Amino acid sequence: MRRGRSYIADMAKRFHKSTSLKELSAIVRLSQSTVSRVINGEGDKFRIARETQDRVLQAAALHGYTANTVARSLRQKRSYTIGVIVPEISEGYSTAVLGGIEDELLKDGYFYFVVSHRHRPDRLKGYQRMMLARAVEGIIAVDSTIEDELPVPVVAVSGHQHREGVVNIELDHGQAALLALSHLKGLGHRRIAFVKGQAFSSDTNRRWRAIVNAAKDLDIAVDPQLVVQLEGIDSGPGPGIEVTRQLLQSRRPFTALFAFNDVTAMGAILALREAGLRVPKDISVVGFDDVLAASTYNPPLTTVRQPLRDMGQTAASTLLGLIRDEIPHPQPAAITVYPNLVVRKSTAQAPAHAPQPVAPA
Amino acid sequence: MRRGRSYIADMAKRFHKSTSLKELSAIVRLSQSTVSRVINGEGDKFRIARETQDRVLQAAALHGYTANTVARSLRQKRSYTIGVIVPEISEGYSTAVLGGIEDELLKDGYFYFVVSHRHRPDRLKGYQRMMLARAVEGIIAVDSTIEDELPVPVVAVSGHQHREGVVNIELDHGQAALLALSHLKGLGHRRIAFVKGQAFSSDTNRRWRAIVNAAKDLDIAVDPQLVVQLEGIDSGPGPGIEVTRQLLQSRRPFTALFAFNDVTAMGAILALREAGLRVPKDISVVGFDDVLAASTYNPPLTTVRQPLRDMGQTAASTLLGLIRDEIPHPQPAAITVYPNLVVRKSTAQAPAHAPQPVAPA
DNA sequence: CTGAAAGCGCTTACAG
DNA sequence: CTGAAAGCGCTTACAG
Repeated sequence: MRRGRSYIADMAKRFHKSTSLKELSAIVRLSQSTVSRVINGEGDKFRIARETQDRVLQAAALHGYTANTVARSLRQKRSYTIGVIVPEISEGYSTAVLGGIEDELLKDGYFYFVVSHRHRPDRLKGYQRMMLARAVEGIIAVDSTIEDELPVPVVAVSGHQHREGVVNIELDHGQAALLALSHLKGLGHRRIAFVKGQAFSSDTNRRWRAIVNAAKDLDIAVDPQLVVQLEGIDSGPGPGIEVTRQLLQSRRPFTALFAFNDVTAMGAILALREAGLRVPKDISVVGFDDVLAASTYNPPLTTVRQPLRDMGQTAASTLLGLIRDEIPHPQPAAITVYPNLVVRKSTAQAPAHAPQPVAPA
Repeated sequence: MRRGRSYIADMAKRFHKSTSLKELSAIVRLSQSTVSRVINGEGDKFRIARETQDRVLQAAALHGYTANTVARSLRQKRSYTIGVIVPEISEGYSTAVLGGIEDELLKDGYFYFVVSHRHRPDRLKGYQRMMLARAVEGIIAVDSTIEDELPVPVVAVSGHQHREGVVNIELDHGQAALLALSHLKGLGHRRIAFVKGQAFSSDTNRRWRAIVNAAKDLDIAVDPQLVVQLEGIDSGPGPGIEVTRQLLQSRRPFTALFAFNDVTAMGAILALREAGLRVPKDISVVGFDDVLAASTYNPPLTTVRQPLRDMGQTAASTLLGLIRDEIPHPQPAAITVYPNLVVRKSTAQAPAHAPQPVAPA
C-alpha cells in the first residue's frame, strides 16, 4: 500500500498513548493506589490530605488523564454499558424511546449499544449473546421478546414478558381503549372498523382485549367483519393501506377506523382517500402512539398518545435500579404508564349514513 | 432493603460466571494459548492438529464459551467499538443514517455507541472525551462538527470538515440543486422562494451556494426577498411554519418554494394552507432528504432524495477501512454520493399568476 | 493516611 | 505443534 507523507503523523496519532495511571503516579510521586482513590473521588473516604488530593487532581487535569474504562471494567467486572434491542432503528416508535433512554443513562455515566433485530429471531438471539460477551450490565428490549433467561436484569418496553426477573414498562391499554372509543362514541360513531397489529407485536393481543372490553363497557358492538389484521414485517404504511383496501372491498359500512398505530392510520387514510372517501368528513380515523409525524400529517392525526420518551426514561432508570440492586424484592412485574388522547383533525362527527367508496376500489 | 425469597436465585444469576478460558483449557487439558488460538480461528496457522481443534471447539460449544471482550480489548488495545455522534436521536435524518451504519458494522463484529448532542457544544465535547475513554476505535459524526484533532479516525456524514484525517461523506449539492430547480423550471416556475437551513447545519452553506450556481446556470433569478432562513434548534416543522408565514406576510409573490428539508417542507405546507393557498395548485413545494414520512404525507412530497442509508453504510465501511489502515494514503478528503429527484404530488404546473394568501395571514 | 501486590481474562512474543 | 509467562491498566483487599 502506498502511503503519503502524512503516514508517520497518522501513526503517531493512531497510537497516541493517553497518560496511564502508572505515569501519572510517577509524576506526582505517589502510589497508583492513592492516585486511583483520589481520581475516583474516594480521597476523603481514605483521609488523604487535601493538599495531596489537589496535587493529584491538578496533575491529572494537566496531563489530561482519564481512566481507561476497559481496564476498569475488567477489574470491577462492570462495564457501565447496557444493551438496547429494538425491532427497527429507523423508525419513530423505537427512536422516541431511545431518546428517553439516552437522557437517563448518560447522566449516570452509562453508555448503550443499540441493535435492531428486524424481526429475525436468529439476529435477536445472536445479538443477545454478543452483548453479553461485551459484558453489558443489563438489557432493555423494546417491543421485542427475550425468551431466554439472561444473567443480567432486563426491562421490557411494551414487551409483556411475565417471567421472573424482567420488569415490564407497559401502557394502560384499558385506559387507551376507553379514551379512543368514548371519543368516537361521543361523536356518534357506531360502526367502527379496527386494524389489529401484526401477530409478532407484543402489544397486539393486550390492546385488542382492552378494546373488546372497552367496547362492551361502552356498549359498542364489535363487528368481526370490520376487524382486520396487519401482516408482514414492513413497519411503514404499506400494510395499513393493504388491509384498509380489503376492508373497503368487503363493502361492509363503517364510519370510523381505529388503527393499531399512527403509521397504519396514515396508510389507512391514503387508502380511504384513494377510494374517494374524505377523512374526517366521511370516515374518522384514530391512530396510536403520537409519533412525531402525527401532528404534521394532513389531516393532523387524532391519536392515543403513548409517553414514549417517558417510557424510555423509566426503562433506563428502572434498569439502573435493578443493576445496583436498589429495587426492593420482590421486584414489580410491571410499571404502568398512562396514555392520553390527543384530539386533532382526523376525527369528526359521524355522518348520518355510512358512506360508500366511490373511486375504483 | 427487604428481599423476597428469590434473592439467592437472583444473586446467583447476577454473578453467573460464564466459562473462562482458564476453565475451558482445564477441561480439555490444553494450555490457554492453544485454546485461545483455536477459538480465534488461528488453529491452522499454528498447525494445531485437526483433532485437537475439534475437541476444543466442541468443549467450547458445550460449555457455551465466549471470550470476554473486555479482557480481549484490554490486551489488544482494541475495542471493536465505534462512537456515533448525532444532533438528535429521535429524528428521521439521523436514524436513517444509523440504520446504514448498523448494517455495515455489526457484520464485522463491531458495536457502536450513539450519543446526541442536541446542539449543545459542551455535550459534544464531553461525549467525545467519554467515548475516547471507552476506547472507541473511530467516530462517525452525523451533521456535527468535530473541532478537535482526535486520536482516532473520524468520518463525517454531511459534516464537511476539511481537516486532515477526516473523511467526509457528502452529497453532490450541485447535482441536487440542478435537479430541483430544473424540475421547477420545467413546470414553468419563475418566482421561487427558498428556505435556507439553520446556521449550525453544515449543509446549509454548501447547499445554498449550489442553489445560487444552479439558478444562474438555469437562468432563474434568485430574489433576495424570497429567501428566508430557519432559526433555533427545533428540528420539527415549527421553524418552517414560522418562516413561511413571514414570507407570506411580505406579500412578495411566488409560485414555488424549495425547502431545506422535508420536515421544513411539511411546515411550509401547513403555513401555506393556513393562508388559504393550495399545494400544489397554487404553490409547488420541494423538500429535501426523502425521509420516511415524505411519501405518506398529504400531498406526498416531491423531494431531493439523499441516499441516507447508503451514506451510513459508506461511512461505516470507510471508517473500518481507516481503522484497519486499508485505505491508501493520502486519504480522500471526501466521498461524494449522488441525490435523485423523487417527483410526487407537492409540485405542479405553475399558475398563470402568483396567488395571494386569502386567509388571515 | 499511604503503599505493595494480586488479579480481572484475555493474547502473544518467546522458547522449545 | 504446544506451553509458560508476561502484561494490557486498572481497583482493592491487606498491611502498616
